[in-house]
Amino acid sequence: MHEKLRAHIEKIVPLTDEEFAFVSSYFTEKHYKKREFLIQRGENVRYVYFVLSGLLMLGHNDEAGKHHIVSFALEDWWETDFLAYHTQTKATFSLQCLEPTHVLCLSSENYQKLCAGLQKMEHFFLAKANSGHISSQQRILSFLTSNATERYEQLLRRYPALLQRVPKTLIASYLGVSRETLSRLSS
Amino acid sequence: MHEKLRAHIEKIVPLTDEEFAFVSSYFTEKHYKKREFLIQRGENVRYVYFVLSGLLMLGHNDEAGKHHIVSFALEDWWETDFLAYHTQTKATFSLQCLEPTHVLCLSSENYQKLCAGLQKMEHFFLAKANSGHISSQQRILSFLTSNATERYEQLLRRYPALLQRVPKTLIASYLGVSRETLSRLSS
DNA sequence: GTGAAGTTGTGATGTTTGTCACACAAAGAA
DNA sequence: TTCTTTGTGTGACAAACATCACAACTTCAC
Repeated sequence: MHEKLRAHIEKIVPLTDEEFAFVSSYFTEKHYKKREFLIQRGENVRYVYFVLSGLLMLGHNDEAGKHHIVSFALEDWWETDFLAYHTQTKATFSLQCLEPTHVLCLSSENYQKLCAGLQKMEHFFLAKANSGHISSQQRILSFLTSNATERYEQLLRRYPALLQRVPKTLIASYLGVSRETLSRLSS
Repeated sequence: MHEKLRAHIEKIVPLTDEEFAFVSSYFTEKHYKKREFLIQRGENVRYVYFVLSGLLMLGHNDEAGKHHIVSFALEDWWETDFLAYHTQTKATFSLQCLEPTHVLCLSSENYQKLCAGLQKMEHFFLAKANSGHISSQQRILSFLTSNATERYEQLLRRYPALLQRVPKTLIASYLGVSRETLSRLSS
């Protein structure tokens, strides 16, 4: 069951069959349809989601009604509103499906129990949190150093498949430019 | 010794005297002068630094020779080039003193040993990594949703003391605008 | 104290990007 | 099918911001 999760975890820490059975018991499985919300602003955030297949976007609506995308979540990604999840506060982000999506759900109580019960998993989540922090810093750097064209090229290089999977309007929301400007980027 | 570090860790996990002595033994202490570099681009990154007093900036120089500031590190902050530190690669960021700065240094070998030897510390670093990830996402969001004036106001609200301590040129490098534009921001 | 380096403000001007408007094509529902 | 929604490109114009140039002031090393 969920060999994909096991392979993903074992990239960082090896697990025995018993250990993986223990880990696995904390997760629940769920399917979402295109456009369905996993998290909506203002709600409690019970779960962090591991994406088995499909595609999610983590976004935020500003006062002017514009939607901004903080992150896309592809296969093998962990995604949630981390602030709300870890501090038991209401969501400020939304998490929505761009495709039919198959996820594993881990509640914050189970996250605590899993970390306390198996140090390997705390180690695993530490590695994940560190790499999440690092990627966010890279994205900050790209806002500081690059214009719209360069940020678009960086996105293309890093996730070439994404362009075939999401409308350009959403790519623009992720890059921080208007869809018209994105449509006019030459290169 | 280093009661400041102890108080900082104990905001998240309580420690016995023996445990803190154990933790403490992994750190070395160092003083840096204003303008000195703790990390320079291209070098190996041996340490993560805990700031006891003073002020650091984590930055990056682009091809055009411009300097961009990813983060300021005040008292009680942990800072390093996390990518280079965790993956044993060469630094792409620089870390430099803006004031005379007193730090505790933790090598990556000692970081591993500390986490392996005391689960509380792995738990502590997990909490820190999560909050680092969360703040970086907030900063990404502010680039997506806010213009220069708004980002400046957010910085003022969050770190009001910073303006008295760093030249505006550096504030501009952090906000991602030219120093002239910053100087003209009305509010 | 003196010169050099760093800091800050401001005008003039050009570039990048956003906004509004419109047209048209593609995809999905009844 | 037909209708509606969604996605995309492009022109015209306005706003935000960068760049260059210059002046004045402060800080600091010698």
